[in-house]
Order: sequence, then structure tokens, then C-alpha cells
Amino acid sequence: MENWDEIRTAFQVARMGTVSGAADVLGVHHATVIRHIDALEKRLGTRLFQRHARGYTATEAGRDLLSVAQATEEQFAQLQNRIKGQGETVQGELVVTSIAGIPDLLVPVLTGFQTRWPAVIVRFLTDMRLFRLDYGEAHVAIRAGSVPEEPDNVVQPLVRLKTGLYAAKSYAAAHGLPASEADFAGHRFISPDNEASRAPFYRWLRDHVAADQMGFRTTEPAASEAALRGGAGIGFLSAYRAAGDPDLVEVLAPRVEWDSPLWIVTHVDLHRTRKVQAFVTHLKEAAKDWRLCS
Amino acid sequence: MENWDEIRTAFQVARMGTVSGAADVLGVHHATVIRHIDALEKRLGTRLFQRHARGYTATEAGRDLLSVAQATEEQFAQLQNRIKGQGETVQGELVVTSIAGIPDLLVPVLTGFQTRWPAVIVRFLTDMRLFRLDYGEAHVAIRAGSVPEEPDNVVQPLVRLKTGLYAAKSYAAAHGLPASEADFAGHRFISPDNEASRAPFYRWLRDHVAADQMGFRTTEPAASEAALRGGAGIGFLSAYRAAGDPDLVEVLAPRVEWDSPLWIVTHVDLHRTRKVQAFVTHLKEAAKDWRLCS
DNA sequence: GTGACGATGGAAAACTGGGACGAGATCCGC
DNA sequence: GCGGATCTCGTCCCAGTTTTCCATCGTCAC
Repeated sequence: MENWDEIRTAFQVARMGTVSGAADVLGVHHATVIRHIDALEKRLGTRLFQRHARGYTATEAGRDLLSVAQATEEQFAQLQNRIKGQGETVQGELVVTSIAGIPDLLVPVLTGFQTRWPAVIVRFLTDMRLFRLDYGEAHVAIRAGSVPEEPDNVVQPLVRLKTGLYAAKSYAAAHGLPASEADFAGHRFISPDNEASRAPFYRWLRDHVAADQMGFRTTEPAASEAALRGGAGIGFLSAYRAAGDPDLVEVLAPRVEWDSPLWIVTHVDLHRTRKVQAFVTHLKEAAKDWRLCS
Repeated sequence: MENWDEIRTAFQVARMGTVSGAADVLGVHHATVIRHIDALEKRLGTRLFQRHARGYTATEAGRDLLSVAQATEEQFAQLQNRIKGQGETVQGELVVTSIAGIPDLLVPVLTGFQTRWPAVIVRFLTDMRLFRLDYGEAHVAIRAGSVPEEPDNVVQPLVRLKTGLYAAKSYAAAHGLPASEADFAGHRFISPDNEASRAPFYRWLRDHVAADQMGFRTTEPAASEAALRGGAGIGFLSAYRAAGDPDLVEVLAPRVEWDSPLWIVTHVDLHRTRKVQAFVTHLKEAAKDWRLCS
């Protein structure tokens, strides 16, 4: 049953009862309609219509086709409405992926968005690997570091996360604290276990601290933070996470060069849809409050 | 949502995941598939697929289309099976139309046919007007008189109904009976109320009997026969109906020139279907028995 | 480096559109 | 009631255009 257009033509002929009427509805020429019918009947090996001077009358097979095609047309019409409405309404899945380490910032945003748009199902994905927007794995990605430059991706700045060097009070009590980067000797540091990390403060760490001073290494930011609070060493932490924590001591205040810029990345095809736009707006709005605590 | 072929193309792309694979299944070129997708997306104003080096990944809208088109393809496949099987199986409606006056011959045939093929629904139509086969109003028609010569109709001889001139015994007792057509004066006749009737014995009647002798006229053969049995006059009757009726007297024996030939008429498009063929065969078989009683 | 896939531009074919013709049905007037 | 005029509809043939096919190139993944 190849060539669905011929079925559609036959459907209109069956409904109208005349070739001319069907051609009018379909917006094609009479001859085209006749050719479609002839081809379809030839392929099926059965007459779909009885031809006579007043038009075409559907045979039993033709009436069968009529009812099937009727249902099909309705299905396609509904599909079209869904798809066309989809881009203009905020509903369906919204898949967001981000770097590890900031779920505590994002989760309130995501739940707030879901509350604001109840028809949306929010999926929040994080993984060691980067999810690919061009494969359709996510609608929106939050990326960190230097500007992502994948083609077909729309990149917008979100916020610059201020980052400082902190230690637990328990560490300070046991080992004291360096007054500046010149005074690092003898101290232990917490470091990521990723040589290729692009985060600027990690690069700074590699430049100013000997490798054997990095006693605790992990790929997991949450583990890194836990180690810091546990007194395992001096380490970088986002200022917003350190703020107001009485157990943490600021070793070196945040510097601009340590800032971790966050980017909102969307695929160009999905960027202009209302759903994505709504989320991006919602996210930026929420980010204004982040600045207050950092 | 015009152009169903493009939906079919998009459906295959969504299922295969690659343009090449879809083109292979559809039996068209890669470029054609891409153009279909582009056109469909442009019309819908939404991306159906995310393009990347490994193929096309369906978006939310694309997945929606996939499921709808999947159902459509199945529906069409089932439709094709029904239609292709329809011509080769004996099922569905069988619409038979005939002249008035012989339902007592046909009804046993029709019920017998329905018993033989339980999947068939038999509809028997009679009306003052002729049902038109080329309008699809009936599958098989039983016509009387001279050979029907409508185009696109297949005509087969069925049987010649012998017809004689009869009267009721009550009429004979009251008015006597003519010995031959030369002796018709003073008798009353029963006649059809249809000047244009093509039945040969009616033409003979008009030639041999004065108009004022035709005391009872009707368009309904059943009424004509009832009048005959009621003694209203002398009239023509099929020999098979007069046979064995003790209340009827044969005025003039059946003549070849009075014979009413019956024809099986089918539309050329439907004639070769198994259902129609089965009925025609069944009808001819039954007609062999008719000859015995006429 | 190799293989597969998608994108693009030019030639060919298939499809579509236009118009004229014939047939039947309807309408109208006589 | 009948006959002619008109209208609609389907069919066929030819020209135009869209669509399709083919080949090549660029890109990406393995």
C-alpha cells in the first residue's frame, strides 16, 4: 500500500461522489484525480468506484477505503494541531542537563517551573558524559567553563559563579591557614581528578600547588565538598555554598579569575519554541537571586 | 495536513533513524527523502528531526508523528488485505434486484445462497423503477423482455418463462370461455397499466383485444394475478404459477411468442468477482429446476 | 584511514495542469 | 407532455513544471 496520496485522493472522491468535487477540495486538476484513482485500482486489482455520468459511486471496497481514510484524516489533523500547538504552548517533556555540582541551585528552578506550567514534565539529567543537544538528548543544557562553541547551539551567559578557597575550621585548628598563595607550603589541598578540567580555578590550583600536596582527588564535586567540610584539606568552593556556613573559613577571597561562568545552551531548532523560551526566561529570572548570595 | 506521502516518508525516517535507510525502504533516492522532510517541517513550522552526522533523530513532534503514522500504515495494510481478499472470497453484501412478479422463484434461491455462504448478507430490491447497475445500486439484476443493451453490463440468458392465457373457474362458469382468439368478443381481460410494457404477451394482448375489453388494469403483477384468480377476467399468467392450480382453467396454451425471457445482468466491473460469480452459478443451477415446472 | 551519512547542484522523467470533446442529466419553454 | 438548450461531469491529449534521480563533495564516527 504505497503512495498514501492516492488514498487521500480516493478518499475525497468517495466523500464527494464526483471527480470534479474531489479535485476542487484537493486543489488539483480533474485529470490528476482520475489518474490517481486508476493507478490505485490497478494496484489493488479491484474497482473502487463505479463510473457513470453523474460521478463516481464507491463500491464496497471504496466504502471501506472511505471509512479508513476518514479516520486517517482525523488522526493527521489532530497530529497537526498537536505539533503546531506544541511550539506555541508550554507542555510535554522538558529535558534539562547540567554540570554536576549545582543541582541545589537548579532543582528549585526546575520544580518552580513545573509548578508554573503543570502540563510540563521536567526531566533533569546529569552524567559524566556531556549530553548532546544536537542528538536531541536534552532541550536545555547548563554548561560551565569557556564558551561552548558547538555549531547549531545557541549559547547565552547565565551567571558567573564566584569561587573562593576555603577550609574547614577543623583543618584550620589542626594545620593553621596560609596567609596567601606564597604560604601554601606544607598544606594539603583537595583537587578534582580530571587533568583536563577547564574550570579556571582548577587550572590556577595546578599552577600554584605541587601535585603531591593534593591529598584528596575526586571526580565528584559533592565528594570534594564533603572532604572540604570534613577537614581533609583546603579546596575551592562556590561562594554561595560557603556563605553562611560557620564551619568553613575563607582562606583566599573569591577572585575574578576564578569565576566559573555558566552558560545556557539550547539547540537552534528548539530555542525559539515557547517551552524552551519559557524555561530560559524562568531560569534567568531565578539566577538574579543567585547573585545576591554569591 | 495535505500531502500524505510526506508523512509516510517522515514516518520511515523516524523508524529507521537515517535518511538512507528510509530511502532504501521507500525505494526512492536520499535527496527525495530529505526534500520531503524539509517540506513537511516547513509546512508544520516545527522541526521533526534533529540532524546530525549519524542520522536523523526524531524530536518530540517527530515521535508523535511516528506513532500516528505507524497506526496509519497498519490500517492501510489491513485495508489492502480486505480489498484484495474481497474479490476472491464470498462475503459482504450481495444486492439483487429483479422485475416484480417472480419473487416466489427468486426468494428460495436467495435464501439458499445465503445458507450456502453464511458470510453473505443478501439484499433483494424491487421497485417500480429499474435499479441501475452502473450506479452501483445492485450487483445482479434479473431483467425480463428483450435483451438489455446498456453499456458495461454483462447479459446472460437465464430462462424463458412460458406464459399462457388463463381464467378462474368462477369466470368460466359465469361467462364461458373462448375457444380461440377469434372468439374473444364479449370477454373481459386483465391487462397491465403500462402502455410501454415490453413483455411480448402484453403486446399480443393489445393487438388482439379491444381496449374497452380490458376491465382490470394494474401496474402490479401480484394484483393482476389476484384479479385473475378472483374471476375478474381472462389474463396472462406464467405457466409455472398456473400449474397445479385447480381453480384456474387454461384458455389458450402457452406459445413460444409469448415467452418471457429472463436475463441475468451484472456490471462488467463486478461480474468477475467470486461473489457475483458464485451467485450467478447458484442462480443458473436453481433455474434448471424451474424449467421442470413450466 | 576507511566507511557511512547527509548536503548540494544539474539532467531527466514523471507528474500535473490546461483545454477541447463527448455524453448524460437537468431545466425550461413551447 | 415533449423537445431542445444548457449545464455538469468525465475523458483524452499535449505542453509545462515540479519532482525525482544521479553524481559529487563535505563531515563525522569508528
